[in-house]
This record gives sequence, structure tokens and C-alpha cells, in this order.
Amino acid sequence: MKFESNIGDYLKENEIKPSFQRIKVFEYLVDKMNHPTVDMIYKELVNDIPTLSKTTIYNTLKLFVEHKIVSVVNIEDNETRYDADVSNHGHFKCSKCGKLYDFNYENSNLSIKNLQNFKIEKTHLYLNGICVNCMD
Amino acid sequence: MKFESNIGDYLKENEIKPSFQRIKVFEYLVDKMNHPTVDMIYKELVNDIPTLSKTTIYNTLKLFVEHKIVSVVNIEDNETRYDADVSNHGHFKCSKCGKLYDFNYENSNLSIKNLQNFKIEKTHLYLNGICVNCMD
DNA sequence: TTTCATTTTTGTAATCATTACAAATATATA
DNA sequence: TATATATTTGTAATGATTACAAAAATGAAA
Ligand SMILES: [Mn+2]
Ligand SMILES: [Mn+2]
Ligand SMILES: [Zn+2]
Ligand SMILES: [Zn+2]
Repeated sequence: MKFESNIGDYLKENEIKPSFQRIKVFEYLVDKMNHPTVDMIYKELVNDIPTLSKTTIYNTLKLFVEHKIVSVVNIEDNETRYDADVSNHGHFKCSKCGKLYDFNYENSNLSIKNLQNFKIEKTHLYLNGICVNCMD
Repeated sequence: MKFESNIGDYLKENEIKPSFQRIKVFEYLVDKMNHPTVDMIYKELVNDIPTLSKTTIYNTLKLFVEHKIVSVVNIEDNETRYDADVSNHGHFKCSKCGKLYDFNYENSNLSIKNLQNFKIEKTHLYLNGICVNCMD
């Protein structure tokens, strides 16, 4: 996570005007680190911003993804999730408790055979199974 | 791909009654190997089976997935794709031509640091970039 | 073969996430 | 202040998927 300073500045550094709503959405992502859906973000923020529209959440996340400060996490069908951590990392989903874990991996370890001369731009690694807390 | 014999037998081996529609759907997956969406399967098969319902495609694929003879490929948002190859393999999507490539990789190479004592049941690896045919 | 239960398929309606779009509001500039 | 531009909002439209009940097919008694 290359986010250190305050959120407004971080957005500006990435050529995004830091509106109140945008700051709130990014703040949510950074604070919670929970790979939320649009709905999760909306339900939480509408408490602070009663006039908030779900369209704004969609617009904002789209903008963040375009400016590469947020990445899309596509794990299960029909639930797009978002992540303020845009570094190369994978996700583990526990099939018992449903929790999503981040983990690091080395791209170089993947050693693909069939893809000689392909230019790999991005890797997405998603694992599922049982997390350590759900083991007997 | 552990599919050798005829499709009806293969379905029976997996405790699925081989109805005409089910055979056709599985046949499509095996013949095309194109990771199709529900709609692609429907549009093709409705030529053979004019009374075919899209619901049947959904039902059938759900059944196949439950019986583990078909796996779900979730790459882009809002397009669930299906694969009759349930062996461990990854997918590469070319961002120029859009084609989806299969490739093999070794699970043992993954050796994740942060996930000690986690039980990994399934891995999903998806890469994107430029395929060899689209390179200058 | 007829009867009856069970399974499968079909068609339609409902749901849910996402997008399109235009009006309203806020912000920036002259 | 006046005006242009950017952002937010609300509503309607779209599209994939699911729910559900009726129709059709299948399979096993009788
Ligand atoms: Mn993450
Ligand atoms: Mn495949
Ligand atoms: Zn768990
Ligand atoms: Zn290509």
C-alpha cells in the first residue's frame, strides 16, 4: 500500500479532485480493508452522508479504478469487490467463515509453461479452502 | 480432461441422468472448449433444439458444477463462464484480441508465506496481457 | 398398456447489480 | 456576481440470474 499521507493529497497526487464523497469512499477502503461491495460501502457511508446516492459510489470507484488507485477483486459471481491495495497480492477466501485474506506471492514462482512469448501484464491469484481459525 | 468415453456414459458415471439437453450442453463444452457464457451456449443449441429454454442451460450448468464435471470461470465482471476442463489450470486473457488461453501451472510452486496452516482446496489463477499472436 | 409418481424442461415473472441519463447542486474561474 | 465546468443525485433502463409453477417426459408399478 503506497498510501501514507492524508487522503485528499493522495487523490490529488493521482489527479483526482478530492470531493467530500470521494474522500469518504477512499477512507472507507483504507480503514476497513475488507474488500467491500458497492452496497457495503453505500450502507456504511449513507449514515454520514444522508443524501448519498449509490450511483456516486459506482462513479467514484470507476474513477479510482481508472486512475489505478483501486483494484477490482472478482472472486464470486455477481459480487464485484474493491481493494485500495493495488500492489501484487492474492486473496484467500475461507469457505467456512467467508473471510477474505490477503497474501503475498512472487510472480516469478508461477513458472508458466504454455505461455512463452506472451506478455503478462497482470496476475490474479485467488485461493479458497479453510482458514487457520476454522481448522479443528 | 478425464473425459474419454461417450458423453451419456460420462454423465452417468457422475450420477447425472443423461437427458438430451444435458448431453447437448456437455457436448458443446467439450467440443468448443471456449469457456462460453450461458448465452453463447443457448444461442448455439437453440438451433438444434428450437424449444430450448435458457433456464435449462442455467439448471444444467448448475448441476454440472455441483457434480464437479464443470468449473466456473470468473474473469471479468458480469460474465460467468464455464469450463468442462476441471483439472488444475489457469487462464490467460489477451486484452487485444480478447481470446482466452488455457495454461498449466504447478500448485506446488505457489508456497504462500502468509497462509501457513491454511488448507488450500482450490486455486484460481488468471493472467492478462498480450498474447503471442497480437505481439508486433 | 394404463396409471401414477418423479424428474426434467419450459416460460414467465421477480430480483438484483450495474449503467444510462438528465436534472440539481457544488465548485472554480472571470 | 455571473458563468462555465465538474460532481452528485435520482430515476429509469438494461441484463444476468433466480424463483416458481405449469407442461412434458420418464420410469416403475399394477
Ligand atoms: Mn486485497
Ligand atoms: Mn480452461
Ligand atoms: Zn475461516
Ligand atoms: Zn491476442
